[in-house]
Amino acid sequence: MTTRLSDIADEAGVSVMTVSNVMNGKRARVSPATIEKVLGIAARLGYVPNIPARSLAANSSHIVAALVPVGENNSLLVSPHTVAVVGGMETHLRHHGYHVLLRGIEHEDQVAQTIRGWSLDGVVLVEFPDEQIDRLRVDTVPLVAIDSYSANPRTIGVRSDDHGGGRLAGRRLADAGHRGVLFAGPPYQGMGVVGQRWAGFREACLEAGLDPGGVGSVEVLTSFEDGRRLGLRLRRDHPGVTAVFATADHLAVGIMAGIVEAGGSVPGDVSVIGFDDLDFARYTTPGLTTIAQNMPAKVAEASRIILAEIERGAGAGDREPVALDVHLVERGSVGPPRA
Amino acid sequence: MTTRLSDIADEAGVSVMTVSNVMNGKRARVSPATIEKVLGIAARLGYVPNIPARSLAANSSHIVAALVPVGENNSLLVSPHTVAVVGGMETHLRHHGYHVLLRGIEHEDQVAQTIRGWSLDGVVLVEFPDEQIDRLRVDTVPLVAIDSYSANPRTIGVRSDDHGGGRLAGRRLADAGHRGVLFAGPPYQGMGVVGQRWAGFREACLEAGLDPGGVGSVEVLTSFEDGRRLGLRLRRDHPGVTAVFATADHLAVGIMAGIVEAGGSVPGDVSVIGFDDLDFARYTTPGLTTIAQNMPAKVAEASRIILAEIERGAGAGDREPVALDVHLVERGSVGPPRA
DNA sequence: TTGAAAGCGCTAACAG
DNA sequence: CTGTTAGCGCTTTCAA
Repeated sequence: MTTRLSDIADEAGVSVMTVSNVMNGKRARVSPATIEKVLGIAARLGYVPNIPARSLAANSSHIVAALVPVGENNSLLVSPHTVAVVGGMETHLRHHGYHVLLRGIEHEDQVAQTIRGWSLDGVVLVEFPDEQIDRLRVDTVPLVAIDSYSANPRTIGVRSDDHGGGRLAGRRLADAGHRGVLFAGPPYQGMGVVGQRWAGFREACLEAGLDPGGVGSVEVLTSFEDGRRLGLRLRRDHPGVTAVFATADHLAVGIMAGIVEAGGSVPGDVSVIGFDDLDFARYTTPGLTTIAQNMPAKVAEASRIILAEIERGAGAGDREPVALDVHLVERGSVGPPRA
Repeated sequence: MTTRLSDIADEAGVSVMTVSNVMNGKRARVSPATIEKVLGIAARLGYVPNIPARSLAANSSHIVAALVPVGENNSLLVSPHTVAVVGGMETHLRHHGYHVLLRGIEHEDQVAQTIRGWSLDGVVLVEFPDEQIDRLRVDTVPLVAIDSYSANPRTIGVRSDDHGGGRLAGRRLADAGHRGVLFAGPPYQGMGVVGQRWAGFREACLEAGLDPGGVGSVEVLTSFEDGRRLGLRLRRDHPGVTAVFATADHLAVGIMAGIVEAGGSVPGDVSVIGFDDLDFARYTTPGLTTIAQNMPAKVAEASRIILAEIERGAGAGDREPVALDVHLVERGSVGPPRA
């Protein structure tokens, strides 16, 4: 039924190993004539390598798993971010002969279990909180952690320049003349993505001469609905605020909607600036001014690192975390404060 | 290093087979005492089954692949749809002990190759054009095709009630009093998703008494930018049109933007209705009135079918295609035509 | 209820 | 340049 290496070997009159070597590109070890013959037969017979057999024998699977934490019965790939990362990496990895296993992680231990059980060659951690990454103890395969600031030496962080992005946003609002600004982001611990953005934002505002009391922050979950609720009560709860920096476009757009719903206008009464530059940032009225992440670069970088680490074995290397540049995209949701 | 079945067998003083049977839930064949002992040792040793070995021996992998066609160097998971399907199925399948391999397909042949090479247990086809599904010849594993109307008996289609959705849209516009309406969707062949929506839309419009000449259609790619361009030239190219039905929210939102940019208003000058009910449909001003798909149901149904087919072997079964209900979500982009 | 033998298809390591 | 020998860890089949 299925063509095996031995079928090709029989027909070519060579050993299975020779065929194996040819199929795996170890052609330095085989004569050109043999290579050509083997390749011809393989093509004619429609040979397709058996991945499990290869994985078992070589103790390496050519699989890179994209691991995403799941709580409750949540579905995966909820954030457009995660989607871009997973989809983009599949493309890169496929071009290099690797495959992507998509897996939701319910409990930390499953990370190590999955690596062993599948003989994984590499792992990409997406949306993992830093505290969880800190606890990971895996030293057999390269681990790339997207958007992580964990100090775990076993992992390599790939993220945007969140601190710089925060600065860009702070500077923009300060330059526009705002003196009462608000940072809106999810609850966080330590100096992760959110902490970095807040630190950069605050720093730039203060540098620009804002009064520390004029730079506030509020905790909101990253969703349109939670943003909307904040927008609705903004004038009441934060009377001095004339501009808001949200850590995510979803949130920013919700805040805009809430402000308008409460009878205010953007940017007339309140300016809003987001982070990410997702598709829909241009769908709103006015368009959302936001800090754009370079997702293609992020994905390319993550793929490059994973592949490089796999090649050189999960050992030493430039295990330097990577930070991708961000930039400001002007669309219309930021203006001067009302006089 | 790694715990194997034989390690457990040695320690328990039983054979490897007994341990294997215990671990696979074939417990009818083993005495309760043995089961308990084996389970205890397995837990203590931190046993993790080796997936490649199991796949090789059993010629079945417990893997379901999500296959997505890719053109050029496009990235996967571009549409929010695909994302919902893949992410949702991973959750369902994981709860039943199956895994998801995400794979971009560059050439049709890779479908069959992937199935053989991985000993896949099932396949989900996402975003595949019907013509390509028609040509697929695979009879070893269950194939679920999302949004497919292919007649290929080897595949099981799971989709929304596209014809009914088209009807809903047509009825809504006709009821509002529109007499010159336009269907905007991507180029298509046969009666696939787009064809169904168009047929339903046209049917409902004519039933409501519209003149056949008043029900036009135009080909536009499914993107914000192409929609915007259509919106910009709408008044010039389609002077009699007072309402547009777009086959996708992305497109609909772009059309709205183009209309406004050209100096018109929605729904004052032109009404717009979309399809999908994606998140951002509520972010626009006015919100987008659209036909909502029941994505959770679609995903659940697809998963259920795949699992059922795997259980019963890729043979007979209720290979009936499934169509999920849709409904109209009113938001504000549809109103009466200008008098 | 349990076990022994055989092999899934492939590759590592070494020998020639 | 090519082949031989041994398995990888698990399940299938059949026997006890």
